[in-house]
Formats: sequence, C-alpha cells, structure tokens
Amino acid sequence: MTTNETTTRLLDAAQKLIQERGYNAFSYKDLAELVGIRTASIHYYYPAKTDLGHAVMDRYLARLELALTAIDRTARNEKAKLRAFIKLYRDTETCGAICLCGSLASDFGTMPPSIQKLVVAYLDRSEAWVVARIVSGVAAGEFAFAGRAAEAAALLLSSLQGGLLVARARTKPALELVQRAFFRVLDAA
Amino acid sequence: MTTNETTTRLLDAAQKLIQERGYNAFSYKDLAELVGIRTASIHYYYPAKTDLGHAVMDRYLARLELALTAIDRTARNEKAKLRAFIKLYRDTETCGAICLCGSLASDFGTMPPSIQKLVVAYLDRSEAWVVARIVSGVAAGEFAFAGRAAEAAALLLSSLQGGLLVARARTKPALELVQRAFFRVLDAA
DNA sequence: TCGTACCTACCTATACATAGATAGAATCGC
DNA sequence: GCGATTCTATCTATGTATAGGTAGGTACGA
Repeated sequence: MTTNETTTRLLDAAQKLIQERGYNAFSYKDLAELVGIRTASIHYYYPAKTDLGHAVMDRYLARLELALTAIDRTARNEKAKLRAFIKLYRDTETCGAICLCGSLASDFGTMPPSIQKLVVAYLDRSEAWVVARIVSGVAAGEFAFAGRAAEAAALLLSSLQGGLLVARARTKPALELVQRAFFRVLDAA
Repeated sequence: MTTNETTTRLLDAAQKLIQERGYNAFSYKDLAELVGIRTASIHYYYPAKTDLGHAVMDRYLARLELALTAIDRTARNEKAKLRAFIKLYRDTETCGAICLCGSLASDFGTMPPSIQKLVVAYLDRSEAWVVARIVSGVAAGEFAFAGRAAEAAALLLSSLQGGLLVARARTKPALELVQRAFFRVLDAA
C-alpha cells in the first residue's frame, strides 16, 4: 500500500472512531484492526496519538473550508446557504455520529493545546460564516430577523452540535425540528 | 468518615470529573486523589466503575426532578419557568463544565446500557417538561409561537447542550445569546 | 465482638510507545 | 545496465505506565 492510501485510511478510520466513541475511548489497537495493519505501523505515520488527532482535525477543518466555499458558490441565496450548512450536520446525524469537533470539544480538557486550537478555529470559522450569512440575508431583505446576528448564529451552532448529541442518544432525529424552529427565528420580525 | 459523607464526596468528585473530562478520561486514581482515599476503597462503595457512573447519573436525574418541581412551584408564569430552566444550564456554563448528561451522551456508544437508559430518561424528561411549558404558555396567550411545541423544545434542549460544549471550548459564554434568540422564537407569531 | 470503613499489596489486561528486523522498491555511482 | 546503497512500509517483540479490579488485613466505634 502507498503512504497516501494508508494515511487516508488511517485518518478515515480515526475520524470515525472519534465521532462514534470519542478520542479517549479508542485505541491504536481498534484503529489497527479497522485498517488491517499492526499498531506499531500506525506509529510509523503518527508517532503519537496526538499527532493523529491533530491530523484528523486538520483535515476536518480544511474540508469545512471547502464545503463553505462550495456552498457560497452554488447556493442562490442566504437562506439556501444556511440550509446547505445545516444539511452537513443532518448528514452526520443520519450516520448516527456527532460532529468531530463536538466530540473533541466534549473531551476538550484532556486534549493537547494544539488540538484545542483547531477545535476553537473550527467553531470560530463556522460562527463567522453563519454570522456573515445572516447579516447579508437581513441586508438583502431575505430575513425579517431584527436581533443581533451573533445571537442567531450562537443559537444555530449550539443547536446543531447539541442536536447531534441528543439525537444519537435517543436514536431519534432532532435536527429537522431544530432547523424548522431556527428558520422561524430568522423569518420572524 | 461516615458512609454517607464518603459516598457524597465520591459522587460529587466523579460528577465533576465526568463533566470536566468525560467518563472515559478519568480513573479511580484521579477520583481517589480528589477524595483523599485509596482506589481500592472506592471499590468498597462502587465495585465497578459502571456502578459509580450509574449512581452519579441516578442522582443527577433525581436532582432534575427536584429542580423541575421547585421551578413549577415558585415561578409565576411559563416564561419565568423556562428562564429558570435555562438558568440551570447557565450556572453550569459559569463553572466551565458541560451537562453530565451531555458528556455521557458524547461517550454514549461506550457506556453500559444501564447508564444509556438514564441518559435517555434525562433527555426525555427534560423535553417533556419543556414541551408542557410551551404548550401551556401558548394556551395562556403568554407566547405568540405558532409552530409545534416539539420544534421549539428540540431547539432549546439541543442549543443548551451544544451551547455548553461550544462555550467551554472557547471560554466565551454562549447561553446568554442562545437564551435571547430562543425567546424570539416563542414571542414571534 | 462484630461490622463498618478503610488500608496494603497485588493481579491482569491494556494503553501508548520504542527497538530492531526485513522484504522489496527506488536510486545512485560507475 | 548492474551492483551497492538507501528508503519505504511493514513486521515481531518488548517496555513502561496505568487501567480497573481483588484478596485479605486492620483500626475503631457501637
């Protein structure tokens, strides 16, 4: 197997494990079994577990950027953009997973600072993007929302993260309801 | 020390550790150091770690019931009740902690079924209570909210759980904004 | 003197990690 | 173009720390 293939499979499997079980609840053994190599071989690519966690989060952040760019390019208005953003979370919900960032945020205190920074960056970036969409949507007369954009953005981000958490525990979707209620906020004066 | 004192201190410390680090990220050693006894002594009270987790969550659920009863008794209207409910989470936020239930939900897949059931019970109970408050508030003409109560309840619960997660990672309060935005939903027609 | 509340000492399993080996691919000097 | 060398990707074997858990002992108050 080439380095590239193996690292991709390692990152994929690690991300899956973190989202399903949490960073502190998976071991190199679990990961090795999933990928089909020995634990020692994982250390060849990622000397320490934190290196692996860092790489997973790094890629996740890069993918967020790609996704936001794609949404900005294709969606025809701000509401459609926000809907597409929410869809990213709803797809995660369908898999019975939570957001990688939410999972790491929940283990936040036990994470090395380098990973903490990436988690914060992910949240900050998401929030800034949502705020921009709302501000722009209000300016365009698309939303009647009269409050501060930061309020609505905090509500959306929090409820998406929390919605995944709640939905997984109860094996009952939450984000459809969350989405509906959220757009009421924006549409109401 | 009496059994009662020690169990209380064990439960307090365990809850703190779960809320701050997560169930899989604390050990009997950590707990023993916090309480000032030996790890073996913890086994005297809680033979297995799952017994301890179960007991912590059990108490948390009982306390929720007490809190809801107290709120129902003292708050003068539905809006005040919801505000008091949110205050429970805002107090947690102040401590830099997340909800015990949210922490366990994040480790959900690795938890024994007996604890999973308690987590689900906590969420179900909270949701049912919030739904009842909204329905009642709408009936009393206190809220203009025209949607399904389940929508707003899902939004509130999710955003409270997620808000704690997000706030802790960024050491920047989120629930005040969440609260403001949430009441816009109820107050808008 | 009996049970409660703790202790010391220990066990087994597993975690992350390192050392050193090897088969095969790639590269370099001549 | 070919042998020597070096690199890649993986292995086995092992180390060290820590996890949860057990066995059996002890001090002390009712």
